[in-house]
Amino acid sequence: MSAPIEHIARSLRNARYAKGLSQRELSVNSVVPQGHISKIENAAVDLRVSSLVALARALDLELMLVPRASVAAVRSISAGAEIGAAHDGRGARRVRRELERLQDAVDHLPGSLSSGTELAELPRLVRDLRRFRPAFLELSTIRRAARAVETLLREPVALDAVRRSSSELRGLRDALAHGRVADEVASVRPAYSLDNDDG
Amino acid sequence: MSAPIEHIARSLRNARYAKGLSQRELSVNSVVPQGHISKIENAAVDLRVSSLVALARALDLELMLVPRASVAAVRSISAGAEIGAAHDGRGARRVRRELERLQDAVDHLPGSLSSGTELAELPRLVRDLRRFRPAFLELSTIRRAARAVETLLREPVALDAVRRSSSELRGLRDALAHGRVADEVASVRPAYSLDNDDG
DNA sequence: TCGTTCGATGTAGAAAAATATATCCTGGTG
DNA sequence: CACCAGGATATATTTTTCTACATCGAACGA
Repeated sequence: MSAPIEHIARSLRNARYAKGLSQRELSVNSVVPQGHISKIENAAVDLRVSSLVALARALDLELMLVPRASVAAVRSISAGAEIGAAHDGRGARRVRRELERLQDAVDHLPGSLSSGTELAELPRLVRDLRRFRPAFLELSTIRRAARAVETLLREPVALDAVRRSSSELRGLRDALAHGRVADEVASVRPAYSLDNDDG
Repeated sequence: MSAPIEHIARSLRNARYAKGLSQRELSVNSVVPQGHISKIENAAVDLRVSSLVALARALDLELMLVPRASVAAVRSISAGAEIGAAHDGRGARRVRRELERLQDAVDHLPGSLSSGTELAELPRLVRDLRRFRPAFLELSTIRRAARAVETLLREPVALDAVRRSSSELRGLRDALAHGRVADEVASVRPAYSLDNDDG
């Protein structure tokens, strides 16, 4: 499928993750069958605008046509809004679960591996993040990180994914610590490297 | 057709107008048949994302999914970019033509009609706008206004459209006068009521 | 180990978009 | 009046989505 559609597919999946919804849950909210959502998220179909809008609505997103000259500005604005998004009870629970999973995985990392600069900070990152209210953490980011580390435990080759996730986690922590979202205290220095993916 | 699709349809048509393209011209740039573009702009079809992206590309637009919380900010950003968009030679010529057409129509307005507060300022608005370089005027706005006034000349019932256009023209003039786009001088007071339509 | 959730996949059929092509109508304009 | 550009429509055909359903494998938890 074409690149733009893949991008949209990614955005939809990330947005769904961020809201802590399963495909079946999203299905009832958007009135789009689960099977179809799966195909859409895998960019296996060239979906119609009505379907896209239906999913977007259910995910609190809006489809917009923005002038090319403005996309950079829009992207940064959207990134800010995304970080501020709080989850409901269920979402928070899922975040908590993923966090523990991540903690677990990190705990099992052999010291020999974590000696690399990138990975060395992982335990600290996780500890820092757990000081925030789960409601303000991005489920998708935590989830990705957990999976990445778990994969690394099995196949010590998958370093890149972990490195990327580590960077994401750092960005999330720093953004929160910087006060973009008022919450628990946290004495970490800001750094700002929000290289967000999309909406 | 559903409201969001109509909105997108409007956006596409406006963007096309703003670039001074005919459906047939856009057709060759986007590789979408003219007949289909017509249906799309009239919201007669539930188009596929690939078609939408193809048209957007050809119109220098990007399809984005933005968080609901950010749409207002995004809208204002996009409006700014749109006003700044300059046209090429052909576009400027078209703007000039529509402007004269609008001038013509306004000139033919009987005094009895223009005595209404809303319409009284029309002649001045048009005069003010003609002081700017056509390249910086929004073809679509001028065009709409011209048609509206022309219609009013034939059927004195169509007041609303003219009123709306009048307001649009005022917004455009004030934005330009305020210096959002550096250009010819113009001694008009700013007012800012950019209730822009879309991107 | 059993049951559950989640997501990917498959099938069959109905519905609709997309395409090519050709008109038609309207508003200008020479 | 004839001509032209722009846009709306029509038809016929192809292609694809979309839906309802069912199922399947993997990961998880009791």
